[in-house]
Amino acid sequence: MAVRLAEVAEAAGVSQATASRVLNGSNRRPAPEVADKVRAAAERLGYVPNAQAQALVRASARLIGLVVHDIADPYFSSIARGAQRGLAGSGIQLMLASTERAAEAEVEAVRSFMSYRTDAILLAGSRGFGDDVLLERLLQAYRGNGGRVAMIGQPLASAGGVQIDNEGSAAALADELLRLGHRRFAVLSGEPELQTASQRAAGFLATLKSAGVMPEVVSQGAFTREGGYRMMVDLLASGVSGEERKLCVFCVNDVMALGALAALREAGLSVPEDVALAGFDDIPTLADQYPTISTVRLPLEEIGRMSVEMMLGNSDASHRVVVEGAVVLRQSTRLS
Amino acid sequence: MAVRLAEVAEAAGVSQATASRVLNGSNRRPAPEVADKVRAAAERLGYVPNAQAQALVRASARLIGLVVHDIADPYFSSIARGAQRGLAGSGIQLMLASTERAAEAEVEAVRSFMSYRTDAILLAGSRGFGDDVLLERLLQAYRGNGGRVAMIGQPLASAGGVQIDNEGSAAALADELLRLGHRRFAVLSGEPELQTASQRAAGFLATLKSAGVMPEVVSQGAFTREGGYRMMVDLLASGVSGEERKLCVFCVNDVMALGALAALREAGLSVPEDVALAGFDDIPTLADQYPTISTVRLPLEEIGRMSVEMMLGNSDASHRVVVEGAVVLRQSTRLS
DNA sequence: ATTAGCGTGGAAAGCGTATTCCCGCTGACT
DNA sequence: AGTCAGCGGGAATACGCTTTCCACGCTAAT
Repeated sequence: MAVRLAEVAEAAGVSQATASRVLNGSNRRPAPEVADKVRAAAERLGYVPNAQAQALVRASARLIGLVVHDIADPYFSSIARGAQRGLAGSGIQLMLASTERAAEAEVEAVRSFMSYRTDAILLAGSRGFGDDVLLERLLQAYRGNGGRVAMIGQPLASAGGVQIDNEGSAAALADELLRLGHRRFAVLSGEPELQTASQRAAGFLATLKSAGVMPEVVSQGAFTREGGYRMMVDLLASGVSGEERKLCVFCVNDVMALGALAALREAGLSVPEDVALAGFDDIPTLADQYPTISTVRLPLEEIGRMSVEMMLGNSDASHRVVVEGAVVLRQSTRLS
Repeated sequence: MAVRLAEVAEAAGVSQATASRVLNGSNRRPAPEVADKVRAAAERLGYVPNAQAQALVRASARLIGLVVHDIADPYFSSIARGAQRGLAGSGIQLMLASTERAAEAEVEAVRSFMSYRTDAILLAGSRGFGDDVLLERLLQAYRGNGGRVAMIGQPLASAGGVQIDNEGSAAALADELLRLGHRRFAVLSGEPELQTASQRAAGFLATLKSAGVMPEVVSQGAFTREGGYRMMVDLLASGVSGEERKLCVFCVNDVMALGALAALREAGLSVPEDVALAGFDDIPTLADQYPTISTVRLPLEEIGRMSVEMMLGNSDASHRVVVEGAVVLRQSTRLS
């Protein structure tokens, strides 16, 4: 269909081998005048190499796969952006899969990436395993065949990746909120099988406990804006907020906090006057919120960039980095 | 490296041809007991087909390419999400390129997608052509080889895609704002070579003109949040807002409006009390803004979905759809 | 009873490229 | 002058798969 290397070679009056050597830069470099002829012919015919054929014969497909839950979620799109940046200029392309939080879709995506022989697979925000033996086995096979796997946010036995200190960072946030003088807390968490959500809730609660503070409410819902909204609606309906002392609500991620905020507004309550609110991630979207929202800053783009760089570099395949979040107190948790 | 079809065939005691027929579902379906043997062997060995090899021999690589300016921008990530949704279950994978608004990167991305023999290329928010003969020629060649091209947002001669009625929608917005009673306007537009920005500004201005209203300011900057911020800072510095009648600022997209809003807040001005503000796109992020922001709603996700469906379906390759935006008036443009 | 027709599995030919040999040549060193 | 390393180009193989094309055994129709 398209122009093949053989046609270029013929047009240039050289062999296919020579044309190949000129156009892809092997370690053997043909004579300058020959090279020019080949390049001219390629240009004239509009030759575009067939990456599939190259991948078949080369070791690498020059492809990297990124699995996210929802590319429209700022958390993931920031990571994706970082990944793209990390890839810039490397000649490696990104394949994207958005699982919509379905475990089967995640497995499907990984299988597909394996099928395309991607050099590496980045799993962002995956639920931990546990029951998901299938995925684990798949990745094991992938790594056995030379593929590299990076978990973003969650550690995976014997795989590299960027790990996030969810517990520690959430604990630090709780510390700061206590220091501000907050004493009444609610924690809105995500699905229990989501390690990210559980760890954040656990870290937060552990610090409260060691300070002798009992949370008023701990609820679990969806790890999404909608989930935050729902849980806040329920929280308000339960009447827990109408007390003398202000309630401080910790949502285990920012989009949930935004959902919760929407519910508060609909109920005619203001932040931070009536209720204090904190999130986690510091997604870019938060920059445009008013009141400004307290959160734990994660260098999301950096995390994406680091992940691909770890995959690209020929460092130890199971290299790991742990990222700490930075507590950022803003208006939404002001006490008075 | 990985398990090959030949090994599966051998393990199952059949020929490679038979194994292939069983595992990928050709139009010839081997006998049930043979098929079971093959499937069992494939399962046991952990066979994953090599998509590169399949692509090489098949007509299609089962790949589709999406080019966006910035995947972290909600406008593009919404489109990407829609595209993913449209692809769901089709077995076709998405390759993503984020150009960071650089024309060379766009060309590079297209060339790369051509190299991977993607079945279609979706160009979202591309600057129109004009000077960009290179890109145009590239796409021409691609289409000549059976590739399909969809422009999202901008029409391309003889290519299909989803077109957005920027001018008409912006004109409708201006109409509504005039009807509300606004008379003093500022238009913050994007780079002049970006057709999307120019068309929106033009549609808006044309309606003002036919109503006999002269805009106070028309400025051009970056088509980004930062651009909106900068232009609003300049606008405020020029002192144009301190008049008896409220100024209504139209930003040609929502992220610019958010940037402008940030600048207003920093200057201690409120929306809509001191200045009215309107954007364009209705990105999901806008749902969490307070005050709520007037805009023109574009069904972004739907646009992404439609685009891939047009590419997938074997309808006329140059089929086009024009999407109208819906004016949504919210708090940010209230007059009193 | 013979043959046309059909269904089923296998051998083999590519798909487009990188790369390994191989071969002829030149230039340098003995 | 003879030999040999080194270099530059070409023929051919391999990458993993799909898909003709074939051969073969069976049923159904004349």
